[in-house]
Amino acid sequence: MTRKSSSVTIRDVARHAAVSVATVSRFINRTAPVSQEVAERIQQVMLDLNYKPHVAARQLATRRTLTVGLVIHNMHTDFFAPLLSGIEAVVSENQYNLLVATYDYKTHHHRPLPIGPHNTDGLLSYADCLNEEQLTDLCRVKFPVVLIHRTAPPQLRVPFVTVENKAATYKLISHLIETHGRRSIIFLRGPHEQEDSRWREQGYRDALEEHGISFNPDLMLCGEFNRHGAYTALKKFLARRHPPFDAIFSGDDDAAIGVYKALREAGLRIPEDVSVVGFDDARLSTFLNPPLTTVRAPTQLVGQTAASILFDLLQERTVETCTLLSTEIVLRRSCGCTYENPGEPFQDVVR
Amino acid sequence: MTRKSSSVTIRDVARHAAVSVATVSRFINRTAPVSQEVAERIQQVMLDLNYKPHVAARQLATRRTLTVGLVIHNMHTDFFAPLLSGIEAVVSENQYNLLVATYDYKTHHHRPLPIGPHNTDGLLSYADCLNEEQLTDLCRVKFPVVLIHRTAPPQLRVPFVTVENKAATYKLISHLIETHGRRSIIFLRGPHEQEDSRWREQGYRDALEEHGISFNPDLMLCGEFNRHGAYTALKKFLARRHPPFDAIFSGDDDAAIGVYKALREAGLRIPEDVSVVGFDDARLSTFLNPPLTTVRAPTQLVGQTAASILFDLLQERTVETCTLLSTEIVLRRSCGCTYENPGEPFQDVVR
DNA sequence: TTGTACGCGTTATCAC
DNA sequence: GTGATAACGCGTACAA
Repeated sequence: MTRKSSSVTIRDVARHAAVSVATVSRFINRTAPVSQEVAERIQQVMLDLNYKPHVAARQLATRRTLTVGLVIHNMHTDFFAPLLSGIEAVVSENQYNLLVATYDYKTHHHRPLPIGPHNTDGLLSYADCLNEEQLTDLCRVKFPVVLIHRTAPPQLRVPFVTVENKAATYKLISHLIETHGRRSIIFLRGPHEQEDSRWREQGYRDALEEHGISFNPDLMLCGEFNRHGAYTALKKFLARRHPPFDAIFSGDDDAAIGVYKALREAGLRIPEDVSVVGFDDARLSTFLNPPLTTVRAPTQLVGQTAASILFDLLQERTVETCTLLSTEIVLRRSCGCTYENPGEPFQDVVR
Repeated sequence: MTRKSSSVTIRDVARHAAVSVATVSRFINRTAPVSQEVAERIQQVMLDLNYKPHVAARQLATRRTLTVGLVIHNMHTDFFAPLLSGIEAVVSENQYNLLVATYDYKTHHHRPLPIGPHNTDGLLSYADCLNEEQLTDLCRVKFPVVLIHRTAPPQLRVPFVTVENKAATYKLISHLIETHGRRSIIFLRGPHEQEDSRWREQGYRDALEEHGISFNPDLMLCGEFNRHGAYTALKKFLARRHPPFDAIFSGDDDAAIGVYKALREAGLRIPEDVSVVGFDDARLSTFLNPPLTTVRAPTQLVGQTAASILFDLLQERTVETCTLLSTEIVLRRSCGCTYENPGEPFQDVVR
């Protein structure tokens, strides 16, 4: 077969340098010593010919792609940028490539994974993008995976990185109760598949119980962890016969935006009539009016950590299976707290 | 050489289906008709063996990666998420993979491009990540590139997608002058390498001139298109002997955040003492206090469009070299305009 | 419609 | 240190 090959190959380099391809390969990969003289000749020829090793050929021969992947639900959320930023930093530091794709087994269920052993050496998977079966399959072929914002199925032992949800929520709700005297606190939960939501619910329930407040299922709504879902859920709640309430834990910061809107439309003031608190400390939370009291989650660090663990896995180092990054409460105005300088949104009170 | 090969190959499929590898390949790629009966047999065997074509081998044989790349300065900006979201949608629709990398020729100058002909079929490049030399090199090897938020060097004819900066800025500044009577307007420009900044400056200058206001270089500061740069620049300005001013065009929305902070610290009220306007209409701009008057840039659409053009290029269709997406002014409170319902941040006045 | 055989560019094994 | 060459898995020209 005669194919036109515009590109210069290792063979060309070998010929011009008057050595064998094996020697050139050894020089390139530093996989065996090469005489000083030959090394210089090869180096020069590579420059002259502007030789670039062919990635695919290399992959075929070595069975390594030097690429890792990230699978995530969607990229609309404010969450995504800091997460990806943390991941990318580690990936490029390791001279690897990063493939990203949106995927959700619930909506893409019949489509194969866009990222996997066929095109990467390892995978970062956010929350519940992959189901247990898919994870099991990947584990079976010993494909390195690190989970983000979810724990691993117990039988699998795949490492995961997530943030402390329960204790922070407990503190947040306790603050509402103890400092601001709130006792009827709505919880806008996220999707039930998402672990964060379940942990936050647990923290919420624990705080209530600890303070002798009985859990009222009528105060639990589904906010879907986004502004539109939260708005809709709260609107409906307000429109029907509902129990009285004096605070809202919106589930996350994006949902808080919808909460603000619904409350305003109902003529309720924040925080005078209703305290509002969120979770994440997204970039915009400081700028909401009033500034949002929330929990600061180290999202960029989550990305960094997960990626680092993935590279440990790739180098077959032992890794921590469970990484729980700590969170802290950020008190702003929306819970009822006051600033010394109310005009200054950058000045947070962190606990 | 004997290599262990745990994976099942096209040869295995061929053997089990009692056909040749060529037939299997033809069936997989629909590159030539295959008899019904054989097709079913192959299909079944592929399922049984759980056969997955080896991507690298395929790439080596076809010289195509089925992957496109995105190169961008950094991922910290609010800009990034909608842009990437738009790109990813088109990429996955085309069954392609997406490689992302941060790169800037100014800081990475000696490093080779992380993304290029060696690992992708085409490239999206944001603003001035690549310099003219790099672009020229890519063009020489006929590598498909689409530029985002910058125009192409005239001799190159590489397609680009950007937004209308000048006319929108002109309208914005004119609005400040005509409606709010502002005449001493600070312009916080971005990096000079970035074209957006230069176009916005042009719109700013034109508006002044059109309204008989002479350009005052002392009112032009460098805000770097981010909150910290803007804050610092404005702080310095306020600290020194400076001409009076009654409005600030912050260059972009992120910079407006720094402007708000600096003005507050100086005891200046927005918009009573100083009108502030931005550019981009980032997600958080509605929620600033007061809500920010700005220019809405269709960032997600920019991403979509650029990616679509790249795929047109890949399919060797003719493409529009120059795509300029239209922008519109969003009047909120920070310029001095008033809402009918001031409590409602979702309700924008768009022109 | 199907099969044979070679080439894609590299790495790695073996012999020297 | 170095060279020859067999894999790696797939696509495809050519023959049948």
